[in-house]
Amino acid sequence: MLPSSTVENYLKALYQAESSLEDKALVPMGQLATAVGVAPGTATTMVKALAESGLVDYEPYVGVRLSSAGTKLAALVLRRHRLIEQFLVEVMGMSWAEVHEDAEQLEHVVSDRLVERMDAMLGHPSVDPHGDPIPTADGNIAAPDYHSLLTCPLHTAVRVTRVTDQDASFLRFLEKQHLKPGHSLEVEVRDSAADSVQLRTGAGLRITIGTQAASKVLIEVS
Amino acid sequence: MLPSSTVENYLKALYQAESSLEDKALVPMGQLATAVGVAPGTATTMVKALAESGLVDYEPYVGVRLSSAGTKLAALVLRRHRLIEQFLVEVMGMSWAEVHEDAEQLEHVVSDRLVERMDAMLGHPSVDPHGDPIPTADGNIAAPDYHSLLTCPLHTAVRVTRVTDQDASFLRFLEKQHLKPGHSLEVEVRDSAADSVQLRTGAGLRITIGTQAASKVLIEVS
DNA sequence: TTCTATATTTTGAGTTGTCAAAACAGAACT
DNA sequence: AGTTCTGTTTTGACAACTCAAAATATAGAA
Ligand SMILES: [Mn+2]
Ligand SMILES: [Mn+2]
Ligand SMILES: [Mn+2]
Ligand SMILES: [Mn+2]
Repeated sequence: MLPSSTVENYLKALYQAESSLEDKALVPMGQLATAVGVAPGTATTMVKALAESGLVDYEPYVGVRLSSAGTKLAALVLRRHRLIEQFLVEVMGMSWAEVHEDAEQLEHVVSDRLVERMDAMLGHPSVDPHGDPIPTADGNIAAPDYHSLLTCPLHTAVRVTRVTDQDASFLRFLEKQHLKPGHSLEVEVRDSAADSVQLRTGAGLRITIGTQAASKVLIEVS
Repeated sequence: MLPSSTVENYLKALYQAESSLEDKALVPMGQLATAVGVAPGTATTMVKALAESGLVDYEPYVGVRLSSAGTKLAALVLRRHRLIEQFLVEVMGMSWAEVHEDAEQLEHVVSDRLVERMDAMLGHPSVDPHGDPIPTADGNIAAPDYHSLLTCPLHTAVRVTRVTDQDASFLRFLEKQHLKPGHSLEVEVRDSAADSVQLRTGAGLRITIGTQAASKVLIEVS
């Protein structure tokens, strides 16, 4: 009846894969396998079991999509994950660069009691330390679409609101460059030939980063 | 290389079984099976695997004992369990009656980083909310031997220091009767025929409890 | 339309942890 | 000593999850 950690991880991976995909599209098996970190055949087997339990819709050779039951469950796992990250940073004083791995485990074992207490203690936060929105207890999530450092207007004050990569060394880099969510900056030059983006941080420093990195830093025009 | 939750639970159960047993004695298979909540044959299979990994010494038809490696590991699991309980009570404001179940799961997934942060935040506590001693990071544990309400002198002021039962309703009962660790009382009558112990709490109330219950409330003469 | 590259599924096998029930060992009674 | 009781081990089976490698489907190139 209650889903195992494994099932929760598959659902969460699907949820996140779907959100960076056109509506109604199916997630291809290979992508899911990669996201979960498992061989393709393993994902196929698992997905058939999930379909059996009514958590996903599965079209052989095409892909998978969460059912409404699956979506709800995935959102709750994501809620736990992000509340835990926020808790680890705000209450435990851990670095935003290192909380992801801890949350990845804790998300499967924290009780509802504990999660709701963390939520209350944090004042019902709407985003986690990386700016990722936290789903509500009934499974709803705010889905704003941001600009990134790749798509925002040039020479305009913008504020970092979200970082879509959990890699610790990337996060540490951003922190050192004052590019954590909340900080302001302007994009000065985009050079597609050089595959780079040049920007000036609030502290006045000029930094050049690659377009891959730039696309992972989401902003809001301020 | 790293022990699964299952292995950790077996080791912890052994550790606790050994501590309420004469030195050098082996824990019988049946007792371990009951403690872990598993069929006898399952325990046998598991214990053979643990012996293979050098975590226990196993004598067929006699019993099991933790090796020194196993003892160390078990102590660390117990350390995590008890620090988590203390954290949930002191920081999260949860009730001492309900933290055990949460800790039972969390003990297997919290990182060293997180445990050490909790420990620091709590001021390196020596006991958990039930008065159980917390092993140090290197696996040492204080092993004081207490009196219980069954063995302590009569008509003498004593203080509750430890409760050796995790049952939520029992803990709630003790709380309601002001018998949590720290509270004072006197034992007035022991009636072995009636299988009961009569006591007067610090608040002056007279309570009668069964000897089973009394044996689980450990005290210190104050 | 036939071939080919790529993604997906199937197959066969392995690991970990579990149970029920049969077989067995050791200790205690008669 | 022989029998009975109790606890332990063995056996055979199963569930969940995984992989490597063979088989197959689909779509795009020739
Ligand atoms: Mn996870
Ligand atoms: Mn996050
Ligand atoms: Mn446990
Ligand atoms: Mn405790």
